[in-house]
Amino acid sequence: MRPLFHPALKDIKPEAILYALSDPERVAIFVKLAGANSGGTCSALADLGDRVIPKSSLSNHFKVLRESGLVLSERQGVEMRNQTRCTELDERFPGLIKAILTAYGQLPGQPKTD
Amino acid sequence: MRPLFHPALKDIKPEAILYALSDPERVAIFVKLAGANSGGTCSALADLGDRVIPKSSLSNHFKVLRESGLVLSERQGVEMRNQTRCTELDERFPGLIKAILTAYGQLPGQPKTD
DNA sequence: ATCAACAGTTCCGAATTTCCGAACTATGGA
DNA sequence: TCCATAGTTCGGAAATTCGGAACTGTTGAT
Repeated sequence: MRPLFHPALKDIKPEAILYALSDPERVAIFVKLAGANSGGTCSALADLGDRVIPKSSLSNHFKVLRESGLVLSERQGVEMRNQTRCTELDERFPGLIKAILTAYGQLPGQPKTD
Repeated sequence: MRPLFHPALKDIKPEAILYALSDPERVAIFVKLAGANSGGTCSALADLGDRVIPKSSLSNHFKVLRESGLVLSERQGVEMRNQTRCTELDERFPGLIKAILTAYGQLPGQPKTD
C-alpha cells in the first residue's frame, strides 16, 4: 500500500476543495467527521441512512477528500483515523468551509432555516 | 434551439454551484462576468490569455453556469447577454460566492495576498 | 509461526461524463 | 435572398467515476 498523500497547506487548491465538496456523499462524510460523533474511521461513516456506501467507493471518497486537503488520515492499528483540516483551511481560505457547509444547511449546531 | 433553462432561486443546489466553480476556466469566465468589463457576450469571454476556449466548450461552460444558477443568459439580437446572479445567490447562500472568489484570489478589487 | 478476521486499498471493466471539431440554427444586415 | 456572425447541438474519442473482487497490512488467537 503506497503511503497516503496529503497536500501541504499552501498547496491546497480551491478547485480541489470545491470539486470534493460538490458531491453530496462526500459532504455527508465530511460533515460527520466535522461533527466527530464517530471515531473518524471509514467504516463508521459508510452508512448514510438511505444507503450504505460500498467500501471501494468510500475509499475513493476519502482519497478525494484527503488529496484535496480537506481531511487528514492516519493509520492507527488496523483502522484509519480521519479528521478534518478545518482550522488550517480557515486560515488559508477564510470563511470558505463555513459558507459551504451553511449552504448545504449542514453547519454543525445550526438548524436548517430552509 | 431549445429555450435556455434557468433554475428558480429556491431550486438552486449548492452541489451544482460548487461543481460549476470547481473548474478554473468557468471561474475565470464567471469572474470576468462579475467584473462586467466585457459586454457579457460569450465570445468576449473566450480568451483566457493563455488559451482561447473553443466555442463548443464555451457554450458548454455557459450551460453549466446557467443551469447551476450562477448566470443568467438572454438572447439579444444575434448575441447572448450574460450576467451573474450574485445578488440573488447571496440571499440564498449568504457569503458563499464571495468566499469562493476570495479563495481563488479573484474577488474583484481585492489583490492576492498570497 | 500460522491462521483467521477485519479495515481499508488497489485493480479493472462497465457506465457515465467531458471535450471539442464539424454541422447546424437563429438573427440581422446588405 | 444571401451572407456573416453568435451561439447551440451532434457525435465520437478520451478521461473519469463507480463498485465488485482480489489484495495488503495489522491484530489477536491458537
